[in-house]
Amino acid sequence: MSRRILIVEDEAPIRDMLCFVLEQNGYQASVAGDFEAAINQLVEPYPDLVLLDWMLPGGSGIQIAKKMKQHELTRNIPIIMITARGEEEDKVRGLEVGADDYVTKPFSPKELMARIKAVIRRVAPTSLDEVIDIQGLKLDPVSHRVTASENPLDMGPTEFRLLHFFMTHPERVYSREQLLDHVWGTNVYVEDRTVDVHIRRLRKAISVAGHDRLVQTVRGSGYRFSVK
Amino acid sequence: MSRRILIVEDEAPIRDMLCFVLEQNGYQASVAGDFEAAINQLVEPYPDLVLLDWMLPGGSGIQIAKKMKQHELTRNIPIIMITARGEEEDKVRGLEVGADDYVTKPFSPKELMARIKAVIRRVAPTSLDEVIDIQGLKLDPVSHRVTASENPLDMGPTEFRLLHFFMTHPERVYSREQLLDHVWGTNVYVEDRTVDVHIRRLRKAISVAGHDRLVQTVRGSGYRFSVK
DNA sequence: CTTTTATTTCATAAAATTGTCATAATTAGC
DNA sequence: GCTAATTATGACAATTTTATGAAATAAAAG
Repeated sequence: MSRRILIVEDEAPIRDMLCFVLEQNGYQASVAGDFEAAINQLVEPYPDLVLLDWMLPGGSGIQIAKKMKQHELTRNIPIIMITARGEEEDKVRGLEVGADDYVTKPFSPKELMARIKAVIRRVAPTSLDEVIDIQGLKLDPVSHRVTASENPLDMGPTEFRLLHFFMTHPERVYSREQLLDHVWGTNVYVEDRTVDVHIRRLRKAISVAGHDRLVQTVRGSGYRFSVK
Repeated sequence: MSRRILIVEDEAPIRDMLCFVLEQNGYQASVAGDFEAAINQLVEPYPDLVLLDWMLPGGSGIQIAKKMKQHELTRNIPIIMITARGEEEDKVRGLEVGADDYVTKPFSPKELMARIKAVIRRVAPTSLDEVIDIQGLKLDPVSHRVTASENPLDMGPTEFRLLHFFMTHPERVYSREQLLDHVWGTNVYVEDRTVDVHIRRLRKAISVAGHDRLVQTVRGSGYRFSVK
């Protein structure tokens, strides 16, 4: 499973070039030529990063960034701005609005890839198919397997996704609704309390080596995955 | 969670413009076109700031400001007045009545945002989800956890909210009623003395590292969170 | 179509939190 | 030191929230 990158760029040739470069480097690329299209692409499955041309007609580049920051589910998607040479002012504004980095046209594919990798590494220190190991609890996204000190743990698909989400977002409370959004996906009509049941099964599954203490109840707020 | 801003402005186009600009900048905007509507919006959840057109028909702009200053719960909500060019007199009166700043029509979105940010920063120096650390007592809104020198402290939801309120409003006495309003929410029918019990529970929870001395009794007035 | 597996819902048990009260302790004024 | 006012504290019953097991549905695999 590779990372998805959304390219927002009005000039078709540049867009195609970016698309090509990204795919060469093992990313999945989606494209949008204007504000409208960009917003439509900002839904499930959410891109892992947005490459955003600042100079969209009508100045809508910055609007997209702002819109993303407003919504809970897109707020944390990293943004790399593409700016024209010398538009120093834009860079400043961009970083203010919440862009994570920028590249200046013209740029080399090499530079672009380096920046993308850097941002992704910073935002999601856990690579998509790297084993996540938290206190001996190992989750391997590639083999889709969870182990605790070498013995495999058995759990259902939902519990796996839930654990995966938790392990990639530790030390943070999530309400039942947020968990439904992130693990089940938006616009699913599922009872809040269903989360409890899956938490229960997840705990049971990882309890053999005592890891169930990592899944913590935060009364009145939700659940948290934490080593403390 | 973003900050809420109430816009009080009778001219619809300006109102919409303000609304747009604020939302672009990541704020939640509510609107009111007249005195009546403004008062109705001044309830829970309270806005974090009010953007108030001084020139409402019937001079009701100033009335709204006065009314806000009369009521305990709205008294501390910052107000930015919108005045017409050259109405120097208004500015003076506005600041007298308790406005925190003003912008003069016509103004640029940039200027407006700068003033809003400045006022909010002054009034609420603590960002919404930043760890608050007072003398080694740390409260992390994100993970929803309180720690004293690395060890997590255990407390109920109400104690957590109470502590959070205290830590964001230190060095200031609050009566039991005020605490009920701010921590429990208005229109809850709860005995005054109940606050004592929760203060007690909070103190107990944070007493392990001696932090209970931060929660101080002000005899005859209420309680205060203070490092002195 | 049947069997198996996974998911959701529901009912109930268990646990934690909450507000109130009664009583003890403290404080301030005399 | 004495009294009155105010605050602290412990206990408890009611309520709310979470945990859990089991049954009903839905989905996937044979």
